[in-house]
Amino acid sequence: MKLGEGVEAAIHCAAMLAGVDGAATMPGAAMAEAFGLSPSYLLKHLNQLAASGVLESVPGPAGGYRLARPAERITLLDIVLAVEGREPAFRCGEIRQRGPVRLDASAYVKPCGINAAMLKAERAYRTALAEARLSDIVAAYQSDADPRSFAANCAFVVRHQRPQKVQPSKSER
Amino acid sequence: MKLGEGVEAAIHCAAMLAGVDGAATMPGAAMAEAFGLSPSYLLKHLNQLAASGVLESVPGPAGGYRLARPAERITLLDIVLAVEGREPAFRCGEIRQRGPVRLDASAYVKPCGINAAMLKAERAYRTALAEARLSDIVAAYQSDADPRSFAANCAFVVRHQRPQKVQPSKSER
DNA sequence: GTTCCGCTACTCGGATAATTTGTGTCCGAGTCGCGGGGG
DNA sequence: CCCCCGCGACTCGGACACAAATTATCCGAGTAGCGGAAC
Repeated sequence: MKLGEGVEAAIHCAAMLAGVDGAATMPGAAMAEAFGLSPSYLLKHLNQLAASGVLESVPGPAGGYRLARPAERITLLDIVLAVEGREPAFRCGEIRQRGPVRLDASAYVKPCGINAAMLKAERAYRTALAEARLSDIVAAYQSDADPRSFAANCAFVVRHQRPQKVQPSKSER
Repeated sequence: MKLGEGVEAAIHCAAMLAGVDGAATMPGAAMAEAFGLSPSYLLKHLNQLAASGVLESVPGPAGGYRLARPAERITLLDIVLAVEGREPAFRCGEIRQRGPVRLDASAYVKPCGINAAMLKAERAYRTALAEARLSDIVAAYQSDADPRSFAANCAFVVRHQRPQKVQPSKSER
């Protein structure tokens, strides 16, 4: 019951990427510098996000990362699942039928009630995460946080984002 | 985002202990045998449950484990927290203020919005777990599962439980 | 026959290794931008 | 002066070590029950 440290970095990076304009990209090294993390390691997590379709990666000197879809359609659940894996946290090993008393297989057709209860709780967790859109996070940050912090972050984004010269039509991708 | 394997064993053991009568106890070795687990390792988790006040342990030849309070007052959350630890799964490392731009500390008085969202989701998770009482699990098992499985489990409990000769008054403990 | 004592066996409890997962780092493939040369 | 080509540098991507946590195991402390001896 412990989330990896990379989840926090991934969410912060996604929130920062929500501030770049249109098709512009931001290098992973810049975000690593912004949060004081190892660039090589952050790439690993950003890569996971790209593999899950949350981010898009552009190679080359003007390359970097960008959101694959509008921030309104990205939830915290997407990010957490991309980094931590899609499988449920609780895995039922069916230890109830591992004992020395080997009952017939027909006695275990019903699913394990413990597994059902744990999965139900996890479903509540994921639902709460799915209700938190990335745009909400950014909006709350903009309204609640200190104006200096927000301005500094915006300046950092403007300073490091790389506009894309060629813009392939978005609907074609 | 992955729960330890011992959580499943702990819940199954607690459900089994719910079937023992009154002050009687059940050795950890018997439960390990029932689920095909390492006795020495299961003891570790049962010990964690005892340290958290979910179980009581009795040493000696007629010793073993027993529920510390009625099954109606034990929730899955108690068990999960005892085994996995009480700290939240998501730990905010405050990486937002780790970058090279050192703003004044007064700019970070407001809590991190990302942390708040993650903690809110985890609160939903724990609430769902807290609503699942151990007695509910047992009742669902008794009514839904195959009668043969339930009978086998009851027989196992009766076979391995060790009644306590001397019964210290419950209110005194 | 009854009582006391010592012993054995069984229990939990904590300290100690092995393995898997997560963390951190490194080097290679690919691609765009820039500079030089030619037309 | 304009266009084409080659080079360099910067990016992501995957393969490779290191550390920590989880998993698994062993041995020791403690206690109830039982058998034997003394009274």
